[in-house]
Amino acid sequence: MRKPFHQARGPAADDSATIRAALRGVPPEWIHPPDLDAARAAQRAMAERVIAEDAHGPVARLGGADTSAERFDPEGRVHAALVTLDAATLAPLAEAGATGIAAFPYIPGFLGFREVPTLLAAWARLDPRPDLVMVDGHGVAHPRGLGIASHFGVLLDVPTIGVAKSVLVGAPEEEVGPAPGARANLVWRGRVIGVALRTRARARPVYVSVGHRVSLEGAVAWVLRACAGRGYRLPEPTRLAHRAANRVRRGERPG
DNA sequence: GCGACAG
DNA sequence: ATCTTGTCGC
Repeated sequence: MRKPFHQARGPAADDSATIRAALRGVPPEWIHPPDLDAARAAQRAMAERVIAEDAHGPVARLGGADTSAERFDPEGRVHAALVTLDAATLAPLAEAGATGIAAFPYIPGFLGFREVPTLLAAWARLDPRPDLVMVDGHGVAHPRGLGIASHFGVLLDVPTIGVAKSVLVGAPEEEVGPAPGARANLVWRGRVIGVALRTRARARPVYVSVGHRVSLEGAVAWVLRACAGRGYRLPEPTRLAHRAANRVRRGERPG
């Protein structure tokens, strides 16, 4: 019996060492702010570090990140999953999961502080790691320019793209055409903060935005590539991460 | 003050 | 996010 693909495992102690190393120089309050005011300040500081250009190397592997949670969980657990795919074939190469206790409830605009800590734990266990990660949620299409995709990307200084299923702030400046690939700018306060993108006919558009170290055009191109030849609304990395996170929650995967 | 509000 | 199977339609 062999595993369909590699899955890293190891003691929790190794994970925290790996995470600490990856987060060298990152202020603790960027991950665990004491209150919402500190969280807002952290977001503004991190937003200044976002690089909205294609400042990344060759992308041989694509990643997906998502979390899952129980409806009524007294423990407040968050189950995270990271997946790595071959960028050319979209075939899965690796996956890793982690379970943590949410320090925050879900508050629109502060999703990162709820989910990022557990995503970091999963990242520590992922091997091989991707060159570019699609995160379930917004990037800079956020009130302070730091949605979860940018949050995760800036902390690790890893290229990320935000792929959200609904709008947080702003609105498409026009209706999105019916054909896959059709798009409309997502505008907020007179600024283009993302793109509403039709990835599948007869399905609502997804909202793509810069996460970190990628341009908006690059982000849109990657999302379209990751949807090519599938018949799904969500790009393959996001889809697989979503399924993996559910398996973690159901105890079918380490977490 | 009134709505809107990623997952 | 999650509760939930099959079913109708393109």
